[in-house]
Amino acid sequence: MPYDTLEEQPFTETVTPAACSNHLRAVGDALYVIGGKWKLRVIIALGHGHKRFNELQRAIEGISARVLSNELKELELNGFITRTVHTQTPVVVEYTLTPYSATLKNVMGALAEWGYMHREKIINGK
Amino acid sequence: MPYDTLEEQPFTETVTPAACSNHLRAVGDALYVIGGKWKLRVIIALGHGHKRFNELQRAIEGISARVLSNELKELELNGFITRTVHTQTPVVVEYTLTPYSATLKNVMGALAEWGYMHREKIINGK
DNA sequence: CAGCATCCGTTCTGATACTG
DNA sequence: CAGTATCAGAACGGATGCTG
Repeated sequence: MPYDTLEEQPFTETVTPAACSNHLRAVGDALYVIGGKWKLRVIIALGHGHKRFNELQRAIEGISARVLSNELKELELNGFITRTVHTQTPVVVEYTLTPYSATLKNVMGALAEWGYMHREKIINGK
Repeated sequence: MPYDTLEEQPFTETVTPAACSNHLRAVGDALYVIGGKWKLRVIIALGHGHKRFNELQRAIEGISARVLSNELKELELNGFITRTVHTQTPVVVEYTLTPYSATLKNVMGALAEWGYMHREKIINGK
């Protein structure tokens, strides 16, 4: 459980088998929940003020209604977003991020930073 | 390009559309390269001293030879690992991490930390 | 040992159409 | 608007067998 020490030795052979197993499982857990093509994109779009279904679909390039629907369901199940029905006829539904989604801040930051760096590296001829 | 400012405002609506687009693309790039079920697991296993093909397959629970083969190829293409053939008859092949793989340290750390926290939350009855 | 080729069932995805 | 239903094609993934 000394996850605070992982930063110091993530790629060494000095960690114990137990720590390795924990590390593996933790990363696996994280990727299971927020991995995939769309999860984080949906969260980012929601964070940038898009709240309605069709609005989200327009904001997230390339996602289909069916896939967006599924992603929203899973995100709700995992406690990242809240689905609120505001009226009837016409139905207005809003999706909003929960406070729990803020716990992804470091993950998002690290991914964005690395992705940006990686793109620079690829563009500049490796 | 001010990725260093993202930590301060990852979920606000105050970011510009351009920054939003960059952010989305960067995260997408990152997930494209290191996302999926196995990529980071293979890297972690390599970091913990496993170098040979069958050794890796044993270390990474549940991966098949075909999938491991594909993952290793992609990781090599992306510059994370090096494939070295040491002898002939019998063939001995070693995979090792490149220095570039160390750039994933923050990403791994963030994912592991979050995954650990998330599991705790789930176990403790949400 | 270190893989690749093949078969084959499951899953994922997109496109289209339809409902309340 | 906010989705769901359906279908067909693509992609994934495991099991097996084979090679050098």
